[in-house]
Amino acid sequence: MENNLPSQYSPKEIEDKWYRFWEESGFFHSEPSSSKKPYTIVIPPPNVTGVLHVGHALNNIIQDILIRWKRMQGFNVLWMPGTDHAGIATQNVVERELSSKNIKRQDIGRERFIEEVWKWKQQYGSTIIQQLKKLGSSCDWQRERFTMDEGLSAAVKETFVRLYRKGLIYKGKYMINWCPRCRTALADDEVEHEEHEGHLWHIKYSFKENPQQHIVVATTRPETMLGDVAVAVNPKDDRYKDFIGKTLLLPILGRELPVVADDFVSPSFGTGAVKVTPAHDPNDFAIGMRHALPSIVVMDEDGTMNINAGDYNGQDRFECRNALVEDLKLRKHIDRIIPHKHSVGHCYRCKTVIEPYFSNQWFVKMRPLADAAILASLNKSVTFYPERWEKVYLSWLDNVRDWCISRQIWWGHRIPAWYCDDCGAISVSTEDINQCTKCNSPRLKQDEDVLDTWFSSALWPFSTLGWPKETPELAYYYPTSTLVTDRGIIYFWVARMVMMGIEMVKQVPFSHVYIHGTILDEQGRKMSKSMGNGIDPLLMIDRYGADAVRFSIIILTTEGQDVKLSESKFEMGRNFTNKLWNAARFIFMNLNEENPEEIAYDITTLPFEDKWIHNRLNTTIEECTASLDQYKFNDAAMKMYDFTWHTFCDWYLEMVKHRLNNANNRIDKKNAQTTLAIIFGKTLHLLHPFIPFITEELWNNLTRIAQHNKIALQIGVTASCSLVTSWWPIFSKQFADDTSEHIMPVLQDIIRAIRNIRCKMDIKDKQRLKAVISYPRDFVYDLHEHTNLLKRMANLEELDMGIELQKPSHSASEVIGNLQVFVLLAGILDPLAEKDRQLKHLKQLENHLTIIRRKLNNENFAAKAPPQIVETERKKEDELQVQIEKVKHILLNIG
RNA sequence: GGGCGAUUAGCUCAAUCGGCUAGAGCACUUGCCUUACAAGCAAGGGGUUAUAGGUUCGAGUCCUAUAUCGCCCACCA
Repeated sequence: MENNLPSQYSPKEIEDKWYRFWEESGFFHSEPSSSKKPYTIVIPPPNVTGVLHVGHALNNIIQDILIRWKRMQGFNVLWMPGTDHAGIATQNVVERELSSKNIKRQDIGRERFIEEVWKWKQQYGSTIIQQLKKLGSSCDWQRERFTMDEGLSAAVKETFVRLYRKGLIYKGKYMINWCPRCRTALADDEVEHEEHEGHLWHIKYSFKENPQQHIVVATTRPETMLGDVAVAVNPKDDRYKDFIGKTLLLPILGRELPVVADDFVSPSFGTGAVKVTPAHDPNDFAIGMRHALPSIVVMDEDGTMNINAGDYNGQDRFECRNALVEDLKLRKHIDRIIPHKHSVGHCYRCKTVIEPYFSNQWFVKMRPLADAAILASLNKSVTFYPERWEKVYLSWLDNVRDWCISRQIWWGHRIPAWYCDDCGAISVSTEDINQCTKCNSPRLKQDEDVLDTWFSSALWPFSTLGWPKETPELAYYYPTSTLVTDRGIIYFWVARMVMMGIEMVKQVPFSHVYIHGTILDEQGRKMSKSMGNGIDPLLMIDRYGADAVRFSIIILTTEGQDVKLSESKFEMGRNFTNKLWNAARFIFMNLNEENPEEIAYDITTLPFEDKWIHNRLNTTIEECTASLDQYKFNDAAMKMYDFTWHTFCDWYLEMVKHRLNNANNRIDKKNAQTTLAIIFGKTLHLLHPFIPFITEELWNNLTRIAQHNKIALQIGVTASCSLVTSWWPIFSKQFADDTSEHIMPVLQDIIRAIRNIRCKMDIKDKQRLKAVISYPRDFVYDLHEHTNLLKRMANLEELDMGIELQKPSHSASEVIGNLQVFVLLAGILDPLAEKDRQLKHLKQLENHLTIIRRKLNNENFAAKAPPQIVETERKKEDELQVQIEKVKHILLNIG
């Protein structure tokens, strides 16, 4: 049988080969079935414009681990994939592309523009899907959906109409957030507030009757003064009491402004006098309403000043600000300018400064929906991991305001509402209509606006399963199991899915929400395109392999904590996959037989080290499964790493080498081979959800080689051709072995001690030594049967052991618990080095004893601590005393 | 202004219900290309758990305050 694996693992061909095989075999595809339990995850749909970044990578690695693990556990697993049409983002991309050809979207009109967007989607929309495949994501690609496809569009219309009829969607004129660049309204949470070093301009407004006298108002946005209709002061403010009802003149424009009294104004901020611009500020709008003031719009939708701005007509809002301030200075209207830090809202898509804008928009009435979502969390229908995010979710829902859902862009779900030219009624319908539902007039116009992208995202867990149709998929997979996402979209997405799921399907969309951390750069900063501090996961996959990328990221990610990432971190995963690869090379090489024979394998009669490794793996399986159950992915990964590398490779492989080379004992050799194959096979199963490619490759090699050499790989289970559809290892009592669990660590300590002496005495590894082990009369285990193992692992030519043996002359010694190990070093013993070692050990022991005695000498300790703890401390004290005596005795002999 | 998280070895992070001498990976020291692996092997060194108090028999872990960093929320011009 061939074993021509190279000594370094190269992932490239292997990854592509297996991914193709998995997909072609239909392993990722799921159909509703009555016999198996479902486990379902809906992917957070990436934007069609998206390119895979490390954040996506982390998000999808976690989902894939859960999905692969549950699939192996026997669930009928569905990972529902798809992409989001990302209204503004996608429209921006296509607009930019057109503008490079000197075309504006207005030039070609709505219909043709949307055609262009679809064309763009055909061409580039699957980029991120291809990249997710590179990572190994085992989504059911046959079910891939898109938020703008027919079925999902139907779900959007159905939802809109139902909410409208229930009075939960309404249209009205309100102050909203306006992005002058995107020329659309935005929801409150689509505005990013940023601390900004601005100014507080103090401007003098003179009285009409007495131009010598003035009131100073303070503003951060002087350009809006062109729309001023009043000046407000607090009615209790003595400074201004007498001026209430008087008239001021707006500088430059000369407009007459009444001085009004309003409780909103805080006397302690600024000058205590506020200019009132109802058309351009939400607070001023409220003041305007209270005092029946007019509203003067001075700015257009694109942020340029309009005709009401007088000479500034046509200027950009910031250009106007500068010019206006200069003019005010010239006319001596500026009282003073002070630096002022304040937060400024920016568009979350294009970073343009947001304008408060008064306009007619569609809203979702949130209170009733939010209350249901709050209840779902309080009664644990939806549980957050880590649980602290529940508070974040709840506090948003507690304070939620109505959601502005209309967007003045073209790419998206057009609002299914029609206006009648004759009777003015609004008709709302899931189907396109050509008659007014009230007066039957055919003179109808559909609303020009589209819905917020998050409106369709909110329906994702059920719209992808066929809702509003009552499909078998919806019945079987809904509600889904776990949602895996980033804390950044708890409001945007998670809360809204819960609300819509409850309202539309009458069931929460998922029972668990796992919120993972954010990946940061080496210095703890967010990764961003503009900073150029991002790490490209595809480049990392290219350099280190997808498995290494997956494993490295997962082992760094503790539950919900942010991760500082740098390229060097991937070496860890690469080294691990390489280690696994080389362990496989060794195993495969040693399973080969020219004339393989079948020999029965019985765990109860196996050698000590075989029982030990079975037991260790058994425990590891139990612990890893428990960690995964609690979403502690890094914990599971670390345990697997430790078992694979430091238990299996470092110790077990070294222990069995001689058996594999011993042709004289056929049965023992076969047992060693079989144990190797079984343990390695199970380890590959355990690791598969984390590192799917290399494990699949090695498993396939292993099954082939094992079959050829007549080695039974499973005990009581049938082998599978692929790990994807194979079984998840389970803890089994038949592998438990207390004896080896206790003795092996003792043997390892002895071996380490001898190696340590070797090292400290500068003795070559190759030189074989003589050693003696002395143990007390009451020592419970018989070490004699491990003589050969000890001799091989410590490279000894002779090993004697017995009860209370004397220290041989010219020997180095080591106290290990209640045993003593002596290494005979006639002629090579360095007494100074030996004394050094013993003194160091003595100091350690004494320090430890001090700590123990401090506890035991405390009366309250014995009185109040649990008896077992007191007991163990007592035992430790005794043991330490004995050990210290022994070390002291040794030191005395050295002199 | 409010809320949340973090602060542990030189670096990046663990540590279950408060209980074993606080553990890994990287880096470091010493010796090894030993027939799976130098992306490796063997043996080591390295800690006042941010600071100050408190609760407790016992605190990295619980409480209070302080400091520093980060994130989120908030209409005071």
